[in-house]
Amino acid sequence: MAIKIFIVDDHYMVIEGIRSLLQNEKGIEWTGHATNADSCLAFLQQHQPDVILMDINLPGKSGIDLCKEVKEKYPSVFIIGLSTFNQQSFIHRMMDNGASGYVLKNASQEELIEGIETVMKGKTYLSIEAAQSLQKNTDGSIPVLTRREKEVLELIAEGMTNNEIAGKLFISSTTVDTHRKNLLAKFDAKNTASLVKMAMQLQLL
Amino acid sequence: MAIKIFIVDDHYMVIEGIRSLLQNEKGIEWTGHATNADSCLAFLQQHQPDVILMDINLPGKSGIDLCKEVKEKYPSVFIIGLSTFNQQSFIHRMMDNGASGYVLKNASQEELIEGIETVMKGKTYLSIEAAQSLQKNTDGSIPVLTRREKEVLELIAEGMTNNEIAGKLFISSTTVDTHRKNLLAKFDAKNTASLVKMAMQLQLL
DNA sequence: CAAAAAATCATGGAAAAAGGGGATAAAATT
DNA sequence: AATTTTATCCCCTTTTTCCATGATTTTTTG
Repeated sequence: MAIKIFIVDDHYMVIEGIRSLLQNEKGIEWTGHATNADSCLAFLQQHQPDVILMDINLPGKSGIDLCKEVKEKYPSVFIIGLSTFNQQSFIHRMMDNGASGYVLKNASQEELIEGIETVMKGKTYLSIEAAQSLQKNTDGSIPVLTRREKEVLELIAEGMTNNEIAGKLFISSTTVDTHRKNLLAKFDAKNTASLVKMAMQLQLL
Repeated sequence: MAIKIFIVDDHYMVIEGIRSLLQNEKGIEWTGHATNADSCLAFLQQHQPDVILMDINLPGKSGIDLCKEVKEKYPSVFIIGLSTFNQQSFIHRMMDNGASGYVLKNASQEELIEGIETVMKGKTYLSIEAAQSLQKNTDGSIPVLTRREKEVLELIAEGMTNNEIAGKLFISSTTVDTHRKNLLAKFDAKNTASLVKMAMQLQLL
């Protein structure tokens, strides 16, 4: 029986590209596509694809969050992360949220098909560049932030001082300072400047 | 005579997507593709496409730089910027460097063809979202930094203090402080945190 | 429910940045 | 040749961040 494929990507050209790459492939059946998280979830209420190719950069809810949600509701579906970036942080978060593989958008037809077939066997598939990226950067670990820390981090990046943040969040400025210190420690950053840079690089802002 | 199209994009799926969108289109002739700046320039030595669809995010030399180079050497070719982002800064810099249009990768087939035909007439084409983005953000202007300011900005983002930067650049820390103040003024930033954030958003870091 | 994690608050001191003034010399531009 | 920009340097004050250390309460989780 053919493997049922579904795509979630907000870029029409990528959807067309994948369709074009897979259309003449025996053993693979195109079941449709979605351009955002909501229509993906709506589709899944009616259909059951075997493999979902999921862009990690979606408008609104990110692919990383969508991945988690889909795996919770439909544990049997295999998800392959899809992205232009081979940054460790993305790959890590996607795999942490239940993805079975990760393919870069500059992957060849062969790679893509190999990826689909591999995850269908229950194995993990990373495209060559992604795997290399993971190996290279040993510290692929990205800091886990609490809800409050994220709020504070965002306001810091906005240029607000401890006092201003305190006023906005209705807490004491010393508390804000504590959060700030914890953020610096978690990121192993020397000061706010490098903190903001790191957070931006990890797409946390 | 058919419009000769050439694509520069490092993502195979996007190339396939565009090819798929244009292949049955009368009046449009696909002349080939490149996945980086060098092979694009090599191709242009032998062939003369009418329109180049150019990704702004290329490995090595960016599309923004490539655009400038191509327009200097072959002023008659029309270039359409291609990207997933509709950030004003990208659009601005692409148009500044001689591009005739800007199309987002989530554009439809109609939009893409309309774009190609519009720029062939010597007009400018921006896809809807890109145009909106330009209108919204009136301050699409990105700060022009001097060589020294860029150096200082980078070191600030690395987490270095004025003193450390002074040591590294062999200048006085008061000079570094002056550059820092000028950077804050140019970006209209309240402090280094927001400075770094803005610089990252504008891809200046 | 007990343990762990998160969020809250505090004090005091040292270091750095922000904000306000100026000033001079070299380089680039007109 | 004259003007503008860039890079360099300085002082002073206030604000903010950074660091060390500690503690209580709420929330989450095993």
